[in-house]
Amino acid sequence: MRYSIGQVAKKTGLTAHTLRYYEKEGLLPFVQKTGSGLRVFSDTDIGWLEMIECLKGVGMSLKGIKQYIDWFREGDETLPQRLEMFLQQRAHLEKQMEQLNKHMAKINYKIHLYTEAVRLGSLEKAHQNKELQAEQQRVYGDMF
Amino acid sequence: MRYSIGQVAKKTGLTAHTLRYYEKEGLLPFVQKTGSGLRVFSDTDIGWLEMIECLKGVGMSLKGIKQYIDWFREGDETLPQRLEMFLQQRAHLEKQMEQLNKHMAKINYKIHLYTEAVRLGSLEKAHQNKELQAEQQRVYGDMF
DNA sequence: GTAATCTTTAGAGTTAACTCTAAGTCAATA
DNA sequence: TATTGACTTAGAGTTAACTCTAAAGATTAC
Repeated sequence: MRYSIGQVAKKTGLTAHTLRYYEKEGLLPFVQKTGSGLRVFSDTDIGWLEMIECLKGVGMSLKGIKQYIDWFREGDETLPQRLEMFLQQRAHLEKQMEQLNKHMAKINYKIHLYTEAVRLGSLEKAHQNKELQAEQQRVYGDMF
Repeated sequence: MRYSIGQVAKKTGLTAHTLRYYEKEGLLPFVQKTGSGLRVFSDTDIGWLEMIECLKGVGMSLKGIKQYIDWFREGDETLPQRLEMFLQQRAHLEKQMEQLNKHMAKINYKIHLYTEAVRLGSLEKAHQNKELQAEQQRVYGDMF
């Protein structure tokens, strides 16, 4: 299948502006153009956009993503670099997920605390609840 | 305990510049000053910084964090808003973690693929591995 | 065929979150 | 007392990642 920039924008949720910007930054080197200059996206290009979304989602910068795409274009001699990059991203992602789990515990504590506070009409009083105090101890050491 | 801005910077990993910036943006309304204008951070302030780090970590903007701090300062009449905010953050965080799990599956596939590609000296050949093809089917529908 | 819509370009503007500078003040040490 | 290093301020500068503009050309629907 072939897609115009507008169709790709709808499909991916990115704007046409953003897609042109990505191309300008070297992230979409495989997109074709018609004789009159219009971009024509293939399913392969959509696949690249999904990969870009994944790498952005795990915290890579556009510059880092471009590096990967450049390595890809250089062919099999850059296989080790690409493997190394993915290994690093996995390590980074693992730390990120660990952090998010800790954050989730804090947020859950807050939800319990504020649910009780709303019920009692007072944050002060909710803080006196023994179970909440115990949860706070497990999760943090703070008081906000 | 009392801390200078430099000590807090070391403790938190933020720079003194960033701490002043947070204060200017209204994120640290409880920090005291000496007669001569030096900031004096308390353990309570460190606690607020930890909360700020958590909220930033789950994707809140400084503006959103300031809103929470402002509500906190307004007292018990804003308890429902604060509860609502934390409920929204939890929902957001859940989606985020789900996304990260999907990203992790893709990254793991890439690691398997590139490990094999490095062994064989060819990405093309690695793609012919049936197990990798099956993993790819499970994880995506793409080829990058 | 014409009106409406889509796409093109180069380049300027925006936003969030820092990050730094300059000129001066303060505190601790030799 | 002099030096060293941390701290103060207002405000300018930076960076990443968009986001938009304007004017013109291309495509689609009727």
